[in-house]
Parts: sequence; C-alpha cells; structure tokens
Amino acid sequence: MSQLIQPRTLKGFRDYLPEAMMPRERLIETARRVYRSYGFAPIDTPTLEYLEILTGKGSDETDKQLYKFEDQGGRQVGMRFDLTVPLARFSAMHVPQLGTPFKRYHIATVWRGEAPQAGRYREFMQCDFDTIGTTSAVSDIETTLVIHDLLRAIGFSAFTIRINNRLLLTGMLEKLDLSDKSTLVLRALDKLGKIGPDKTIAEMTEVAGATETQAKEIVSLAHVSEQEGGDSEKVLSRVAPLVAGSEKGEAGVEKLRELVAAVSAAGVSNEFVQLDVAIARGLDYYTGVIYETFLNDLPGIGSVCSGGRYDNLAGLYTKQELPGVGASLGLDRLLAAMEELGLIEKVGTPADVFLPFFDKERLHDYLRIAAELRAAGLGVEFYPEPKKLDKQLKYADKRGFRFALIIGGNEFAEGKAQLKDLAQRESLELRLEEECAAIVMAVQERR
RNA sequence: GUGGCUGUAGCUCAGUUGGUUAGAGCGCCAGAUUGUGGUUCUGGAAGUCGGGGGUUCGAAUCCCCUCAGCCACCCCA
Repeated sequence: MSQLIQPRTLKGFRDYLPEAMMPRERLIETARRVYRSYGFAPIDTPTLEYLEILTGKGSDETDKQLYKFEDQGGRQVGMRFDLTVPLARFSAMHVPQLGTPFKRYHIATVWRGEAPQAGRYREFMQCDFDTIGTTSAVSDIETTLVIHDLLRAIGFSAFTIRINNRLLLTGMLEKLDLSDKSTLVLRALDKLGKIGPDKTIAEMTEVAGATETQAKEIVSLAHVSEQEGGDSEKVLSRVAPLVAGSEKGEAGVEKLRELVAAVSAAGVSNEFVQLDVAIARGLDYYTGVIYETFLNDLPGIGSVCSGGRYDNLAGLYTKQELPGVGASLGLDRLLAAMEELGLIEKVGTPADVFLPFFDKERLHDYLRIAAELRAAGLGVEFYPEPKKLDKQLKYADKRGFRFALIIGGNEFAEGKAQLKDLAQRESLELRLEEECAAIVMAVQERR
C-alpha cells in the first residue's frame, strides 16, 4: 500500500480549468489583435535570465520577490519578474540590428514571490507593448490610444485612463527643493487616493523627510484633479502656476496639454481620459508620461493597465541610449475583476456543435459528417460512446454547447438531420445531402 | 516578510458547554422513460473534518506547529 501524495498547488500558483482558460485565451487574442493593429510585433524571451541581468537595479524588493536558484551548471539564475527588464536586455542585444523605432509586444508569464491577494498571484501573465528608440510625442499618444482600444475591445465601456507626467512632478519637487527625496515623496504621493491627504502628509514628513509645508503643498497640487473632476483643461490651468519657473514642470504641463488634445482628436471620448496629478507610480525609471487605468465599477482592484515613458531603458546593459514608452495589461488582475463583475460567461467547450453518437452502426457516417463540418470551419465534438440520447444531451448542456446535431436511424433513413439549438430549445430539420452548408449557415447566423 | 480572519462531501454551508455510526441543499451516478437536455419522483456513491503533533476516558470542537485562501501592512517591475 503506497501512501498517496496530496495533490496541491503552491501558494499563489493556480490551475486553470477550461471555463477559466477560455476567457483567458480570448483576452490574449484580443490584446494581440489590438497591438498588431498598431504595428507592434511579437517577441519572446527566456523564462530564466542570468541573475545579474535581473538584479541589475539592485533594490531590496527585487531580491525579496525574485525566484532564484543555481542551475545544474552552477550558474546563478532567476525567473523573470516582469517583461521590462527582459526587454531592456533584449534591446541592448538586438535593437542595433532591428533599428528604431522598434515596436514590440510581449505576452508572457512572470513570477514574483509576493504575498498573494485577490487579483495578485505569484505566477501571472503580463501583456506588454512598448515603442523603443523614439522620444516622439506621437508614441505617447499612440500608447494612450492602444490602452483605450484594448479595453474597448475587451468589452469595457466604463474605465478611466489616468495620466500624469513625471516632468510635472519633478518640476514641482525642484521648486520645493525636494529633488533628493523624490522617490520616497512620490511613493507617498501615489497613495493619496487610497489613504487620504492626512496620512499622505504624515508619510511624507515622517518617512520621506519633507517638511509639513512642503508636504501640504504637494498634496494640494495633487488635489487639483479631484476638485476639477478630471477636466483636463481646468486641471492644467490650475497646475501651471504652481510649477511656473521650473523648466521641467512647464514642459510637463505642455506635454500633457498636447497629449490630451491629440488623443481627443484621434476620437477618444474624454470620459475615458483624466489628468491626475496624484498618480506617480513607484518606479524610478519613468521620466515622462505615466499611465494607470482603473475600472469605474471596480476601482479597488487597482490599475489594470499601467505604464509610462522612460529615457533610458537599457542603460545597465548598453551605452546606447534607448528612450521609449509603453504599458502593460495585467491580464490576471483584469480577469479577476471581470469575474467579480460577472462579465465572464461560463462555457465549458470551445466547439460549436455537439454530435451525439446515436446509432452505433453509423460510426463511419458520423466521422465523415464531423470531418466535413470541421473542414467548413465549425468546431465539432463527437461523443465517444453510444449512450442514451438523454445522457448525451445532458452532457452537451452541461458543457455549454449551443448546438446539437442529431442524426439517428430515422434521420439516416429519411435523409435528414436535426439541428437542435440547445439554448433556444428548438430544432431545425435539414436535408442530409446538403447538411454541411446548411448547418454551417444555420450555426453561423445564430452564433 | 508581519498581523487579523478562515479551512467540514465536487460546490455552498450546518454541527449545541469536547460525548456514540459527522448532516443538509445543490451537483454527481443509476432508474422511472432502450429517440431528445434546464422540471418531477425514487434509489445510490461520495468526507484522512486542510495536514502533523499534543491535552483528554473521549477532539470537527481545546492547545501548538504547518499548508492554503481572504483582508490589512509592505510593495506592485
């Protein structure tokens, strides 16, 4: 008697059942389609990288969250924890041959050993797109448009792309003489929406080392967006005086104004785009526009698509300066949100048509009919056992099939077929000789 | 990594101050109905009470450890 091994998955790692995997694949296909429609090309990189590639930035958090080990050849290796660092390494190696601007998308799994929570896992998928090698405002604009198109294509009609520009924040910090504390101050600022002004000020003074006056000044600047309800023009006209005199701050205002106007001219309703001076993003490397995208019906889950512009992507790996801009769709977080919002249709089959194994003398006919339908572009599942029809239909129902194609002895004798619409509970009678075309048409017009 | 809450059948949960063979609904399987799925009726299978250790005559129940989930902190590349 051998002891059974308890089947289980690691903390933060999950199995995906068919009904979870199908919407997941659909989402990936949508992202792929939208990226490609702007000319972004697919790339992939290895799961494992030399540890020094991944730890180049050397922050403690990286170390804590990184999955790392020694391989069989004694090399120190790590699993990628995002797609940006691999892109940086990739760019240092290949962009000279590829030329710029280089537009790529990368849809792949990443790993972080952080504490899992709803919508946060240790293994999850990111769908990044970036434009490397240009500082053009056009790329900032296109990035915004891609985020918009992506969420629309997925089916959302209520979301907000929050936009800010690091130059604006940098200018403000310069004016307040806080440039040396920028990381901690911005990290505190980023929490404003979540913890409120008082705690934000407290963190800025206690953790980041700002004075109370400085902290209040920053928070009041950040508050502008909230007060103006995201009206871009009003926000900019309120903010401009606060950064006047700072070269970077003024440039930030100007860039935001240009971006908002262009995005609107490209046909994006301004209900989807909001200037928000409070978003900062913790990442040190952003230097220009920054994006966060929230679902209006579920803001608490956090940003589902974030990104921004950076001056020097691959500075750790090459002397060539590679500016760029891009964003990342958090696929698993988005799926968790859709699940919670009831937007995920539970279907257990990818096929269109269920073909019961009805008359066991007719196996060859069933196989031929299924083959013809597949050749015509339909997915067909043939039941493997000649069980009772009600069992087979029950199975089809449970799996979520839309159609059943019933052909038994009577149908064969009369040269007919019965196409049953399982959702509508109604049957269509078709002539067997021309079944293929008729079935395809009937299925397609009802799909 | 730190703290709080939770873990009983495939799912959602009940289980009295520790007391005998741990229950329900849904689902599943079979039959009523050997050619028609969401209803109904009948019958059936299914539980190491997350795992390990301890206290006790006796533990799903109390204690410790551990694993997992959720929440908060932390951080979100």
